[in-house]
Amino acid sequence: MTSMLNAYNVYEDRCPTRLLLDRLADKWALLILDRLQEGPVRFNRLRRDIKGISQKVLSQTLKKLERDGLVTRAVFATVPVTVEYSLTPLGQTLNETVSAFAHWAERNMDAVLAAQRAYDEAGAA
Amino acid sequence: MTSMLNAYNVYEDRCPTRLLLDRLADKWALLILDRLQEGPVRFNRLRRDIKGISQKVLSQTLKKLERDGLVTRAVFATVPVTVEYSLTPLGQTLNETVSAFAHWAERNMDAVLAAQRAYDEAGAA
DNA sequence: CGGTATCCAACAAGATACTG
DNA sequence: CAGTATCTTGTTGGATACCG
Repeated sequence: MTSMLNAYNVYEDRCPTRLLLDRLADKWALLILDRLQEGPVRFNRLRRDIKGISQKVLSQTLKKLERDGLVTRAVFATVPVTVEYSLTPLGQTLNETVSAFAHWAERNMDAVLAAQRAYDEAGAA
Repeated sequence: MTSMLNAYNVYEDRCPTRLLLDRLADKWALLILDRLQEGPVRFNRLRRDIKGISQKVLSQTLKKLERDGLVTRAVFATVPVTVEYSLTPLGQTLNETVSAFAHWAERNMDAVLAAQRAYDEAGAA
């Protein structure tokens, strides 16, 4: 047999995977997921490490990732309170993909910059 | 030796990789790159296959991907004109990552939906 | 420390109409 | 077929201020 009825398809407009893809295909979400691969991290540590992220966006993104079951939030009753974020097992299944994305950008930046220059020069001619 | 000076770092605010990550971490860009893995595709075919994408967004996204050196645009002087988009060798190096993303969403949608329900129920309590 | 609430400017994107 | 141009709305995200 070829396969069962395919329930989900990202190419379909109304498929719920579209919403999920939209949430994950986000610069901040990817950086958070990538950073959490090294283990549990506190809120303000994430804020410092992911340079340029605002408190609001960090908070919002973490909440969405938590709702999607990718991230766990653990509260410790210290004074002042300590909050640690970690990847769930589900979240960890994205590790390789997330890393690949970030590393790709770093490794191929020069090639992309060269392509941009070539494109812009051709357009200017 | 451990490594050379790391020129690029996505965790840095001003790093050019941030701009690149922002462009690639996009639902439409990912779907386009994924669709192009099967070979050259014409404009309106992409438009039909990636359901819900507007002509404007498709055009804009393709132009950015072309400028970044990930996609090539080939024009054939038929009547009316035919335009084919393909992945460049650079663009093809992203194939696995892009596929992983889309497939992840499709494979784990049920788990995510379950997590969302659990989260929402807990919040309602 | 770890957030929330509010305001606001900027940008993205959908709809629509038109063109070589 | 393969776009561009324009308009208008909706959403994002930065800045700021405040709270348990």
